[in-house]
Amino acid sequence: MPSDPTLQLALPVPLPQLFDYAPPEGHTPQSADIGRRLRVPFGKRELVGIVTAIGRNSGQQPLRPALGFLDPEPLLHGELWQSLQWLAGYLHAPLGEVLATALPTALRQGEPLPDTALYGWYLSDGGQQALAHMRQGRPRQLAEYLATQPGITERLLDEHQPGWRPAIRTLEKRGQVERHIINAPPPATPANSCVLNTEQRSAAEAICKAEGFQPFLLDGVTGSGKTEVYLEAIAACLARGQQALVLVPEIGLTPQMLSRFQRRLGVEIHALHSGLSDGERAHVWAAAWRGQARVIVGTRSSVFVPLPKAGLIIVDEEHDGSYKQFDGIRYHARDFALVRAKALNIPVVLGSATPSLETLANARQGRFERLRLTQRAAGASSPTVRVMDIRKRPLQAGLSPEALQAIGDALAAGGQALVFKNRRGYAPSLLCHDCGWSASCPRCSTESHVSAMTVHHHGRRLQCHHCGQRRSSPPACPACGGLALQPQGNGTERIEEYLAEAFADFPVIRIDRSSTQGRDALQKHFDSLAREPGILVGTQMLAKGHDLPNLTLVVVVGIDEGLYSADFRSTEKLAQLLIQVAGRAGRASKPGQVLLQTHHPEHPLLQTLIHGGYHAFAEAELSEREAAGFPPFAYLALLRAEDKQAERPMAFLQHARQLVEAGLDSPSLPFHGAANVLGFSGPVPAPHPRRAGYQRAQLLISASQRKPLHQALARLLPQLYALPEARKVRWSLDIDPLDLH
DNA sequence: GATCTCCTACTG
DNA sequence: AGTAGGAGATCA
Repeated sequence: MPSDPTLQLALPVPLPQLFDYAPPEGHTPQSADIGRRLRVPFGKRELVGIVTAIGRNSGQQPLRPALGFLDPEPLLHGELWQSLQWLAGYLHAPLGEVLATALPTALRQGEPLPDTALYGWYLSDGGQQALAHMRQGRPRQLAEYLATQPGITERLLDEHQPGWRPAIRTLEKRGQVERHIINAPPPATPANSCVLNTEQRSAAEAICKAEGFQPFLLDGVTGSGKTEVYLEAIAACLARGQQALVLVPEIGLTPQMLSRFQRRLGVEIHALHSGLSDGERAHVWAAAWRGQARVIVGTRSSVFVPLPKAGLIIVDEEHDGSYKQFDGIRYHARDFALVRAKALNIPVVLGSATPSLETLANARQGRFERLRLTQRAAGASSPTVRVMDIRKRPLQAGLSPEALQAIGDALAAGGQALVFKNRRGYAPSLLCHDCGWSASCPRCSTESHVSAMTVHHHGRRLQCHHCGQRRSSPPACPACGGLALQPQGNGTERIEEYLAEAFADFPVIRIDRSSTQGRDALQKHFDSLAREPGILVGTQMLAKGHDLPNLTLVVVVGIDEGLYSADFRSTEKLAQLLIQVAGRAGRASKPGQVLLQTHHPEHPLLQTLIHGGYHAFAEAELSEREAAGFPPFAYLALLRAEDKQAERPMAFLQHARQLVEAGLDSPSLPFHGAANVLGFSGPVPAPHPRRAGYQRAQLLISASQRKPLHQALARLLPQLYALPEARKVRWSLDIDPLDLH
């Protein structure tokens, strides 16, 4: 009996294997099916999978037949298909899960690829004749508009005739309008090239001249005009008829930024961000897939858009932590952008005022070409930085008299002040002054580890920042019944409360995750202040690139926790945060001032940062990382596990460690002496050992070379999946973890 | 005794 | 992940 051809599929399930199906009725599998979506029965449900290969049924058991293809041609092919397969291998994650993460939700769930043709509306002959006798109302008004603008596109109707859709339905039912595909996109009218200074010009020229794969580090101080360089390079890319992909941090994608791109480049800017519906995301993806979307600007997951005419990839604020996904498939969009640029053979620009140490190390080794912007645009000078020793100083809501004085001075001079405190809520904890009881989260605390609940809503509520649990504050101490409950320490809410009272004549606006939810909330906050004197209080949300031309003073409060944090990346993050916040001050003509409150004025991090700037810090930190054997001089993989049964995670990870070690002893290894190259730390209870009732532990595996680490993991993973415990414990593998929490 | 919850096995 | 079947806990 001849063996029947089969289809091998990657399915969106957290299982490491691929699944074989008989082809749908009447279809003969062929290699052109690879990359197509296929609907299949799976257990008792239906799933959408992607064909990965054509096979032959070995004949043992009959395969279930697939239900049918969703697309006439492969959705995934060429470079993106290759790169995604590489990513699954690199992350040691099931291909089906990687593909499910990469595809927009609508397409993953089996929706058809959206129609991205450009449609225009016309009055029909009947409509022309009827126009004169139409009743007054919206349909008539729209018909009159169409008479003057025949063939106007739906996008322009959205812009100029909001709410046009019901009216057009009415006209369509009467046969008075017609819809036709417009072939040529509307003429592009790019603004004149912006005026670039010498540094910007030579950076832009270097990018434009690059042929094939070339990574650049655009290393420009805050306010040096990196965006102008991007725009110049994108314009050149468009002129060659190619597509550009721009990745931005979650918070950086503002309507202002998009309209600036639109004005300068003269083509539609396709934005991808969390505010879009599933349908809108799929539409942008489809437009990119067809090569119609010329400029795509988006957050992390945009790194997965197809780019059939790729010309350039830009990763703005490349050091930003939001490029790394923290659950599910833990990819790093910046790193994957580099992989794609290499596969696409195009230049890629990583921009930052505070580049990550990984990127600096790459630049130092000559793997990335470094382009420097050292001058602030528009003649703005760098802010002066003053370290304020607050030991033994009286503080009001955490603010020293000098800081309050400086805020008063800035307001009196008509400027704005920003108070940065990296702590949300009213106060970090609630303490009973009579007996010492403090509020802790019952789901996240253990005998040896207390997870404090943060005070919110001016003392009325408690919230666990770890698991998100909320409750109202107890009226009296649950331990002693006393009424001496006191919020301890200061969060942004309490600072806001104090400043609003102390500077009652000025607006005080708080910007943090609690006060600023939703797409445009941040911009609305900034708009409400405009250029008037006032105070902004907030967390790291304030650190990122918004232009606040009237901001003259930045006060940094409470960085001391960060100075002595245990995580190897915390000093890097703190340095980046300080430089970025300080960079908010004095952007335009007014000189800026930065006040840094600390109990540790002599701390080497602060001293290096103030006297040598970010790059002096980075050099020092790179030496320390090298000495300590941490990235970028080592490669890490973190295996995490959690379970309600307290002992299971440690036991599972112990088992995993034994499996890796046993593999290293095997004499059949391609790679010799691996035991000396791999290092283990753990398994140990996680820094926050309990979260929402789950006990957590982790095992860190490190290596001085990438290859032996990945070879060891490639051997480990099939064995891990095969462990009976692996089904019981929740576990995940984090390749290149950003922090060890 | 019926319903709910947790645990476990399995998907081609 | 989602689904289903089985064992033990919970309810009136």
